[in-house]
Amino acid sequence: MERTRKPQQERAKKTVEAIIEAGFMFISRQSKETLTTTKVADIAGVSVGTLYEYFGNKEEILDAMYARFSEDVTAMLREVTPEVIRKTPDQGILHILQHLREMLSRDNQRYLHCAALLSQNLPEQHVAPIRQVLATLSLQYLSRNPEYINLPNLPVMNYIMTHGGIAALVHQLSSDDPMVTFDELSQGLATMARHMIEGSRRDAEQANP
Amino acid sequence: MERTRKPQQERAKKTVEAIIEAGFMFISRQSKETLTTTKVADIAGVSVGTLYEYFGNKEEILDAMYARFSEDVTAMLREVTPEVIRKTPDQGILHILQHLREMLSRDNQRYLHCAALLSQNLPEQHVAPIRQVLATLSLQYLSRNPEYINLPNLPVMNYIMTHGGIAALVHQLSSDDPMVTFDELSQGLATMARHMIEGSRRDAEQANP
DNA sequence: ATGTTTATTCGGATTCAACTCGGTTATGGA
DNA sequence: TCCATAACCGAGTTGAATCCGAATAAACAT
Repeated sequence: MERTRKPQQERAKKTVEAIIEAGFMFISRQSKETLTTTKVADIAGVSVGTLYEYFGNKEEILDAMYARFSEDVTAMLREVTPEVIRKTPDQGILHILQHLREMLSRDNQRYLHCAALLSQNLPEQHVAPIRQVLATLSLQYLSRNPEYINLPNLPVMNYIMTHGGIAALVHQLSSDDPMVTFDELSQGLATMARHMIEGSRRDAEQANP
Repeated sequence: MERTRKPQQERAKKTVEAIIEAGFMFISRQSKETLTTTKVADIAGVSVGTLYEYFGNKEEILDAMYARFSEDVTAMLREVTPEVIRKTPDQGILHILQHLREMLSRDNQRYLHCAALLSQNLPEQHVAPIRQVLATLSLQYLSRNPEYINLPNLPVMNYIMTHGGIAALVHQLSSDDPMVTFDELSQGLATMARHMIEGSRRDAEQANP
């Protein structure tokens, strides 16, 4: 027997939506630490009791926000996949990053305003689906561009690119005074991928002339 | 007027030490969420009141733990710097990573047992000094190996390597079922650095024959 | 229409962990 | 030995998270 319920009627869905929305509003002005269920309920225009009908505890509100973000990223990735797999690796990466920036700027830059929260607290549980979709994208890419399949180190390179790339991006986006611009970083990641691929190829040729 | 005091007598230093130690003990068995000041005080063998003499709030206990970790990493980096700058970039990276693993295994693997905490919660404030020392190390490296100075993209490459590398490592270390081994990842990071340097060189020669 | 059931909302009451504070004990030096 | 100060203690206070029983609204059957 669940202690929280799923919204069934239209107004209940609006309520849940308002609560998540209130969460984003609050976080964009204040921090995770100063967030209280009462304040979120107030902003959402509902009572605490109502809030607890749909969210078992405070964390679940944040979880819903993280999930929303994660879904938006994965949706974007799935959407651009067909175009990306037609490009060179570095151009594909640039393509993804341009769409990412566009996505982060939607809704009056909602996500960018919450960058501190998302970069410092996004739990692995919600990052995992993003990695998953990136892995799928890589596979599709290889399937359409088999010339890259034989590269040695491919799994490790992939691992570093996805984990490291996400981290570098997130850090750039949430920094007040970034050491590099988003464009420089995008370009750098794309260039890095190109060099890694070319380098691996050379290594392979060296070993197997 | 501070609300917390600095330990002056020997026994007070022992107390502070015991509290931080208790924090690590607790986290290695449970999580940040289930940690309470009372439980930490109990484990440390002191009363809550005493705990609050030296730590203004619960977060400060965790902060002390993060700081301890950060200091251990930076100390290690400073220690290996002289040897690292005598090696090739990829060998230097491997050297650092071997020492890192050794450091993480000290004290009965204290840090590895707290990997989830350190990887998910280590605040930027405590990562920054590590990046700082890495930046210094890079500068010293370049100073001793000026042949790398003219590489285009050096700042961005450095940014990606430090931010991305740290993230990939931390993820690997805290994962129950890592997709790659620590050694593979070390090797991958070293190889990646080599390819990026060689690739940048080629690009530069291409543009400026 | 009207009664009935179920969904939704409400906000005061409860709980529990963070934090406080006045009192006690230990230390170090005059 | 005595005093000032450091350290320690743990019951008591506070406030935010969470609960729950009553009130209201929608859905739906008759």
